Amino acid sequence: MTKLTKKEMILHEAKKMFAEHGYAATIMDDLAKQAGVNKATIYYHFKDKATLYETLFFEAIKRIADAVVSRTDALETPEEQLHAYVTTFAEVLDTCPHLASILLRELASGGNSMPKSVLKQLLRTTKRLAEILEACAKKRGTVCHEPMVIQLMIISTLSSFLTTEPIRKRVREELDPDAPTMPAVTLPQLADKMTDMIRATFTEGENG
Amino acid sequence: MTKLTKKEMILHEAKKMFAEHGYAATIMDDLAKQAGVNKATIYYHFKDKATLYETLFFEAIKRIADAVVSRTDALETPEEQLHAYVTTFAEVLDTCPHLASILLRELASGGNSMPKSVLKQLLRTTKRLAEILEACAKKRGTVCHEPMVIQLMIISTLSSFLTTEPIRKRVREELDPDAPTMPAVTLPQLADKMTDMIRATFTEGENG
Amino acid sequence: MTKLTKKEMILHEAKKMFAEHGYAATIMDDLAKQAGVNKATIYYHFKDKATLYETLFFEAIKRIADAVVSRTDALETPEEQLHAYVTTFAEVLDTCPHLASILLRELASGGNSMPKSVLKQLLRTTKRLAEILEACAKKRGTVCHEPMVIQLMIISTLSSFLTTEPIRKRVREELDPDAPTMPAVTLPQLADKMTDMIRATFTEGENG
Amino acid sequence: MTKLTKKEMILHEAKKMFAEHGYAATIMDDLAKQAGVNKATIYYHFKDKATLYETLFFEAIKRIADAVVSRTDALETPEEQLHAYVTTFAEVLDTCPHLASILLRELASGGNSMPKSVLKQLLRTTKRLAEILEACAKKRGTVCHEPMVIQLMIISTLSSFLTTEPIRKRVREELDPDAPTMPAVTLPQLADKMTDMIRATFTEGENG
DNA sequence: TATGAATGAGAATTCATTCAT
DNA sequence: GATGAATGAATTCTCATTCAT
Repeated sequence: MTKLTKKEMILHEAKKMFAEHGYAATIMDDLAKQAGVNKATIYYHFKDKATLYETLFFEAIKRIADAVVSRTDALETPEEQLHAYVTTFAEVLDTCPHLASILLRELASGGNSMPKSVLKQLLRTTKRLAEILEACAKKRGTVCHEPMVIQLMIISTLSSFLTTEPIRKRVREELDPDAPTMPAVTLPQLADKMTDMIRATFTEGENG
Repeated sequence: MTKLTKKEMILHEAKKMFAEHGYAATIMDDLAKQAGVNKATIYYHFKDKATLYETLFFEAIKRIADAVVSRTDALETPEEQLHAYVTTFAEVLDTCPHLASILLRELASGGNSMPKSVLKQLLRTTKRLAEILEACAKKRGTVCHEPMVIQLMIISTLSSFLTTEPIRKRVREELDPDAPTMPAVTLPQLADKMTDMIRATFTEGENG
Repeated sequence: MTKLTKKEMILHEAKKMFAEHGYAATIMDDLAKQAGVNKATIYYHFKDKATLYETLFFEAIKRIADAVVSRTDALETPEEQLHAYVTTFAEVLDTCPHLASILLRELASGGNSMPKSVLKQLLRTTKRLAEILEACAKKRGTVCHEPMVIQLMIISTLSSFLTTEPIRKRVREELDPDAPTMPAVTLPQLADKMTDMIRATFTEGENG
Repeated sequence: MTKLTKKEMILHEAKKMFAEHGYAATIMDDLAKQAGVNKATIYYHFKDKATLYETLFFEAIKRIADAVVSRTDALETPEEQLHAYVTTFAEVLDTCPHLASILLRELASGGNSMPKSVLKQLLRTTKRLAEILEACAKKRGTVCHEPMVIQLMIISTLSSFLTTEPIRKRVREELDPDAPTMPAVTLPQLADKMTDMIRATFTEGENG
């Protein structure tokens, strides 16, 4: 890889640290050290901690929103679109490993601290999903109540899957230490499974 | 309600604040103010911030674990047990509104900061769920890979449902301001839906 | 003297430092050191640097305003009142040695940074002086244009007299090193002189 | 006006900022922004902040000293000289609007921070005034104690008159909002008045 | 049981200044 | 002559915690 500029180094390390410790527990001093720059350099490039966080968060969420919208746009049937939606979400999250943590933390605080700009991007995906689900539902003569809840399930499940991978591994082994370790589910498998589950929602159960 | 003791006031407000802001962003000074006590009083009752957090967290998670284990124990078929598992989880989370936030944050940091005592309680529920799912699977001649992923889905979905209820409401109205507001899904409905989805996993799709 | 509390020590040293270096050049760290307290102790007692400054400034200016108003109130003729006005101003300034510096600095910045509360107190004295001067003028059939300018002269002259006493002494000796050092004018003498000068304004020259 | 060079722009804005905020509170970053140059450009033209300040200050004070000395030299009677002294001071101050503020601030700190070079120039005017006053006094058979105090009065009054003109205007209107606004005293009128006052000192009152 | 006062160790941010280009 | 990037040394303010009462 080509050498990163100091600004890029800061962004890179900041992602990791915000993801690992959360906003409040990320310390600018440590960030500077990690990024190999002087503390003041961070402030030369970014107004303040909050701005740095927002910049990062926005950039990542926009990447997801762009990918999700463009990929689903290219497909015909709502079922395919749904699959693409979940899969794309999963793939991009997998690429931005910090984003999953950040999203979960934002969910934890009810999105209160989510910058407007970020929320806007997130709503782009929500709308897209709502359209897809509505199309799915119409096809089968049912309706989709609250696509936001479906989205919540997708985001929170995929995200927590990613953030907890290390412990799951450890616990998997500890839970059943003598038996051969269970084969781990992979992210794409999970995405497929979730797609199926959501689809099933429209046919099987109308008790919800 | 009867008047709370100072210690109870502290616990009560601490729950709210840890949930709303997370551990690092919860400030003892603010907590004292909210609880209407002197800062030193907190330290009279609790060793330190970490202990206070752990006390709270443990208490809540134990309540869940106890409820989940005892309620599922009382039922016969694994399908009923699964339903009870999800429903009980939902109910207790609904009663401890702060717990959902805290769990999501722990998921975000991969559970690294989770106290041992808390992890132990959580694993009680994981084991219970693993047993239930295995029974379900055996009945249909399939297997259940990684019950932890299922648990993750349950916890993260129910939790984020609870933490985001206020914004979902707002967005629901903003997304479709002219149409009559969609009927909101309730927590019990969501629990039922999720039970169905998980059950469906064992019959429908064997691509996971 | 009885031992001062830490809060009093902070106030005491802050007065000196703000006077000597001005607001911006007064460093909280140094203040803490001077006052013999921990830095955080300052913030325990005062919200921030600005508040500390304002507290101090207000307290001092109120003392002047109270003294000036009450002392002049007790006198009959406007000439006596004028004398009391100048003299009282001088006396209180002499007692609050830091106030002179602070006032001059505020004059320097055109009073822009003067807190509202302080300005209010200062205007009490302005009004008092305006009344006195008007009475003086009426008696002689003249008018007093801009009592504020007179007040400016009083404040700035008395203040700079106090703040420059040390250098004046040095320069006096250096200017005329062989002759016996000139007898220094004292503050009361200056106050008397200024009273005379202002009185003379109303009789002698109507070219202003 | 012809376009200013970057160096001139820096000097121009620096005057304004040092006057408005004082030395310590004038920030090089802001100065660069105001002057429309890069921060490093300031350091290309001036050694450092202190040097920039001194350059400015010296230039202005020298202008005053030169003007005062040469104008008073051209006159015969000490009374005329005194008038010229005050008037010239007033005129030059009026031309260098920032100088008044800076002088007041130096008075505030007792001249401690005044650069040697500046002090020298200032003393040239002090000596001149001392000579004039001595001549005045001799003529009437009296003596003049401490010409420095007279100079202090002149400098501080004229300076604060200039720096506070904007607020005085505002307050004048607020103090007596219904009556027709008092006619404002002008700087030349004030200079005349002060000359009279000082002259009166030698004849009228020997209580000083 | 409870608290006002105090503090050590940080943590965010600022600022004059320098340097490579 | 001029500047974008970078920094060391502050500087303001915060926060968990303790202590005397």
